[in-house]
Amino acid sequence: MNRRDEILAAAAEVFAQHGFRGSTTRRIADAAGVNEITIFRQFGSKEALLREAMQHMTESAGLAELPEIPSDPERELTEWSESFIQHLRLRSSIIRKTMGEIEERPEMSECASSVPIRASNELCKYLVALGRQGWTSEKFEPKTAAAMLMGAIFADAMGRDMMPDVYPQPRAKAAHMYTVLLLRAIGVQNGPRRMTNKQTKRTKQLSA
Amino acid sequence: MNRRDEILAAAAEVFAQHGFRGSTTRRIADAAGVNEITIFRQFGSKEALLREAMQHMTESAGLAELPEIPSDPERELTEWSESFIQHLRLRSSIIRKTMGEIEERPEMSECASSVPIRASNELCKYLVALGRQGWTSEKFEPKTAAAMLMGAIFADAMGRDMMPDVYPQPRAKAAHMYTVLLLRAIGVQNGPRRMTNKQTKRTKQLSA
DNA sequence: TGTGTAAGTAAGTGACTACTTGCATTCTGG
DNA sequence: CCAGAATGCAAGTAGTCACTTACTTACACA
Repeated sequence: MNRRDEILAAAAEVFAQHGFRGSTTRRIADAAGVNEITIFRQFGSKEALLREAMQHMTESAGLAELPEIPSDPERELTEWSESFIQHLRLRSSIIRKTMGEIEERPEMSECASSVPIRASNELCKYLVALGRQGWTSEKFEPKTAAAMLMGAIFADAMGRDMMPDVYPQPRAKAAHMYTVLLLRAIGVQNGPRRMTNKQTKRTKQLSA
Repeated sequence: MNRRDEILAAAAEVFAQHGFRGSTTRRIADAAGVNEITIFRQFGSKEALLREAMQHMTESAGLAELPEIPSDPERELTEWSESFIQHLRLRSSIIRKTMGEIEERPEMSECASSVPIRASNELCKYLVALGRQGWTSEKFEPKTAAAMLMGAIFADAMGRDMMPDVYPQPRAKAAHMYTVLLLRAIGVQNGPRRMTNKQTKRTKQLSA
């Protein structure tokens, strides 16, 4: 169904620019190069179309993975952060619109929240592994640390266009800078540092 | 002008719930207990009304201040963070709506960005002072650190309602937890610790 | 008492919106 | 070559939206 996917893509694009109320069937049809009627025949209603477009988007969202066992925290976490911030930046318009619709269309927002929830779990698991493997010298709550890194990345991706002076330069290194700060906060030293595999919980590794 | 302020307040409330397109003059008039016509006579157009309501809001936003010279970083920063997160939480609906309108109504969004810009400058200045006074043991970029703390707070305020499991518990201590993490990231030790007033740049204060 | 001002009532205008109906056209698979 | 499905076109429906016009009411102040 080529036509169907074209309409879904056009709907997502129009929604990203104009939100739900601004996504008129006329605009979506024009953007898809399709007669307005085709939309109603294919999807029944504007709401059904946008719901399907939303699900289609979130399902096709590929997130970077973090290794089960950390071997180079700074490199691994930086790569993950960069892929995450890129993901958010590419979708910043649609995310902002979706967040604005929480009160009026909670189903759509719920569907969109699955991505950050998965990302948070992935990151949390990695941070716990870091602690268990003795990489960290500070006691920390994984959920708080994860929320902090993801929050910084999220705010950067959402707000940099509007307030460029507030965020660190250059934008391409922002994710790395947040990552380094977080690693310091939980007491992980720079660079890959192979340790004894013995799981010494919270080994005090007072620098080298 | 009592009537005028009532209408402005009602407009802000309706906008927070329904966004620009959803804020019909009918709805605003009903919310204000006023005839629809009065709105047009007072403000000329729906757009002018909402613009004025927006400015009215941002002007009346009082932000907590940070001391010029830090004396108890954890306490001072925690208080600031808590006041900031409370400010954002009280306005989360209207902020989400405003963010969703950036593409279509950039003037309104620009006006809203003044608050976080001021907050960021304030925080940055404090972090620089921390470094200059020798509270920190790590080299760090103030802007990055500020963006990280504010980002975490912002994301918490915007997203906790939708994804409560992602953010640290209890919500009342979240701001404090982010603050502690940030202080660790820049190498500030716990508790108030009076130092020589001599401005030793980046004094290595390897614990007590 | 008279006058100006802010507010209300009633009715309507033109544009847009989601969605429908009826019919013609094109394309596809057997 | 032909049935059936997908698509397009023209027209229309009922509703909403921002905004206007014309007129009335209430009240402050001099």
